[in-house]
Amino acid sequence: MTKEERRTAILKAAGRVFYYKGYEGTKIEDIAKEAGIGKGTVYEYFESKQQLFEEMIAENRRSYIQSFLETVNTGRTFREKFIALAKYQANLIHEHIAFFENLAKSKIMAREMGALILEQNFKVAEILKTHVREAMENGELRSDLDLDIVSSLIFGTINQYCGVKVLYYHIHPEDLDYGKIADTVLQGIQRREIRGISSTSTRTEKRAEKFQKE
Amino acid sequence: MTKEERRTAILKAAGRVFYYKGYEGTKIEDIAKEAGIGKGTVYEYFESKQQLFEEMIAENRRSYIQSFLETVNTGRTFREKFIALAKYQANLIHEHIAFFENLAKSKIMAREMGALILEQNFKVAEILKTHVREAMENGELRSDLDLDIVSSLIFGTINQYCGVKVLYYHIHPEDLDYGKIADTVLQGIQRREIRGISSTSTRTEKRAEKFQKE
Amino acid sequence: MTKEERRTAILKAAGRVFYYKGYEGTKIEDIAKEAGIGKGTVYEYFESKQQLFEEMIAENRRSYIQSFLETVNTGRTFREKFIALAKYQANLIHEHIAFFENLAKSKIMAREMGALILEQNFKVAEILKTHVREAMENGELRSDLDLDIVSSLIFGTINQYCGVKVLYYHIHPEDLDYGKIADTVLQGIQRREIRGISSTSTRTEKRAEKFQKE
Amino acid sequence: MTKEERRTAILKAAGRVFYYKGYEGTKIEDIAKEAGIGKGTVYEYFESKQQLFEEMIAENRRSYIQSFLETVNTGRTFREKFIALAKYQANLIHEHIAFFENLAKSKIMAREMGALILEQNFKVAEILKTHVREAMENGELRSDLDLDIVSSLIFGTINQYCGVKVLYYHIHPEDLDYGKIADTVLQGIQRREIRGISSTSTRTEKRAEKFQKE
DNA sequence: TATGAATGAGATTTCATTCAT
DNA sequence: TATGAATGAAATCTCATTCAT
Repeated sequence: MTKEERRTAILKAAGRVFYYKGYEGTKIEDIAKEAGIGKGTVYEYFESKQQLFEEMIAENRRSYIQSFLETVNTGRTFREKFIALAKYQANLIHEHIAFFENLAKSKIMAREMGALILEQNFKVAEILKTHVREAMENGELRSDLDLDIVSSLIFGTINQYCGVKVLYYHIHPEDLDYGKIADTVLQGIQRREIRGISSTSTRTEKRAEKFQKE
Repeated sequence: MTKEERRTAILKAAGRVFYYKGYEGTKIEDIAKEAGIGKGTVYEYFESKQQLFEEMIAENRRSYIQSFLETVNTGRTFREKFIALAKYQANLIHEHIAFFENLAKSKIMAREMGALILEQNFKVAEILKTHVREAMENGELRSDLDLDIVSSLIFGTINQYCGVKVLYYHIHPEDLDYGKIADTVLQGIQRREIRGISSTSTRTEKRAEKFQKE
Repeated sequence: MTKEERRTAILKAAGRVFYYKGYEGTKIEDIAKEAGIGKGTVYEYFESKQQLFEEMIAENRRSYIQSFLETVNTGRTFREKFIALAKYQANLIHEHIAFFENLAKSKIMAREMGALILEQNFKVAEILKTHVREAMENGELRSDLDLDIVSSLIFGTINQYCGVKVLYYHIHPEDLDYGKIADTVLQGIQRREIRGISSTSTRTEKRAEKFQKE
Repeated sequence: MTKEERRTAILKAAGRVFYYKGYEGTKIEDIAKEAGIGKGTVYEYFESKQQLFEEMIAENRRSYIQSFLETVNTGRTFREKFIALAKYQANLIHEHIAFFENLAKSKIMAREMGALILEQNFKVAEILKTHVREAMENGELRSDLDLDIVSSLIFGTINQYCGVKVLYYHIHPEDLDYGKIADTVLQGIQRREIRGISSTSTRTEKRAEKFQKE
């Protein structure tokens, strides 16, 4: 095992342990054991617990963003991108279900990883925006909408829905109907016939109302 | 100050400190100082750090769920409920911005509060579902949609959007256009004219494609 | 309840608690509860935990020595005194059996009371000596023996025997055959016929040997 | 120093400190200092103060019982065994005089060691009984006596006498007349000529009385 | 006088870091 | 280079004592 390989091995072990126990709840010895090495050896590769944690976070972030980019690029149409993204998120949650369950059930264990996730949400939202803009420009999405609202609608729905389904109802990612989620998001949830009744602000809505009266 | 008042004061101080420093990062002495009392006094009211933490979490949860219920009940139509909820969430995030910023910026300090938030998301989603069902029944919302998808769409969008805007762009909750968010969610984001182009599965979509080719 | 009565009540409560929990294992609050009063009240009657402990020890000692004196004086002959003493010790152990059992089984609880007992042994031995001397002088006991050995023989045998029987075999003090103990101690344990064989030092023994040979 | 040696060193240091200060009066730091190591090191070898204490007690007990067995086996005749045992006990007390003095003088410090000693008394009495039985069978001791009374007579006398002499009068173990103690125990303390006067129960005694009247 | 809430010194225990091997 | 025994600073928790009521 080269120096670089060992370093990576420690980083991965650290990821796994910090993940479940949080920063303060993790002992250097836990990480060493997880990596199958001696406690002192960790200090040959990282200056301190904090430095190890930070590098682990950075590494994790890089790799998540990378995966996200690859995932979203596999789709040709926007709907395909949406579905690819939803599948990816659902699988991600599923893979880390034990961690999320702890997190969701508010167990005592600390979770800097929660912070990591929050931050990734925002980074990812930025990436998503470029794809949304593109879809608006090429006519796949309504171009009169707010870019940020649309991005939030997409990413927020995916996270909330996949989170509830995979974490709470223990549904397997393969059993989710991604097409249905995509349709609901894309077409809206308001009853067609009474569309606009509750709203009084937009032109389209007013037209709709008028149309219904006729 | 009665025993009950002091207990509540400690609980609140504990909330503030755990909030910013996480479970393991918080010293009992910090909480005592925050409450303006001696270290030993904390132990007159709570058996251990862990018990104090758990009671603080429970208290916090109770009060959040309560507020949420009150908020959602202020709306008459579903659109009003949506807007009330979005405003509430935006204000909540705004009030706790310092905490969220720490969380979002992935500082080292542990955040069991992240777990609290995640869990509340799920509880709240359950409450939301009853209102969505009602709106479907009284014709405000499309009744052919999946209840869970719709609930996730609403709550996920609100959280993601308000989170990004308030935390990242530091926009004040009062400056957000809640009507616009509501409209986007309710009407969908897909361009009317080309609705379904990317999809190949539904009948309507196929019809739409056909129409465009003509 | 007068001041003096309350003081005595605290002292007795302290005796009971120190007895089972040792000095350091006892909390002032335990004593207050045992006495049915508030914690602060203890400090109205005693300056400190240590002072309370010392006064309790002193009180205890006075009353034990007093009982011992009364007991040993009830006997007319030395044999009667021996039996009275043995009965008294057996009953004493029986009354405090829970304490002795903890002590004997080497439970973790501290026992300054062990020290108290040890000291009382020595005080009592001194008292015993005056009665032994008297018995030697009036011809009840052999006058050629060492006063200290005889006293130790009496008190040591009683304590060891009653201790083993009452504490270990749970025999009730009334079921012990005190006459037999007295006889064994008074007459010796050596086989008459071979008396002295193992000894080569005293004149009497040599005479005895000679006598037996004849 | 191997791990095992260090463990033993800590155990011995713990013995010395607990010995003088009792369980609750002993600080882990005291033990660490006594062993010439750091406080934390103690916890590398023992899980808690309580576990350390228990293991020390167990070790102590094992080694005392072992010494006792070896001692009592050095004697050929019963008298020799008695004397060996008395010497051993006197020396034991002498070696630990500082501890016993604290104990005997009822200083405030706790003494779980008192419990240890009490328990050892009982264990040792059991061992002693096998030797007493043997001596009864081979004719060295009167076979009509109660085994328990005889054992108690022997061990009780030795402990009481050696305790008083070594602890209270500070007599050196070598200056004690063990032969005299043995003789007193073996031959009894009652005056030959008036043997039985105070007793009215046994046949021999009645005969003796009769003889004297003549 | 009686109380018990409040206190903080001091105990046990943990664990990041060092360093001799 | 790899190790894990040793360390001590710092955490949690206890409880004798004080003091306002």
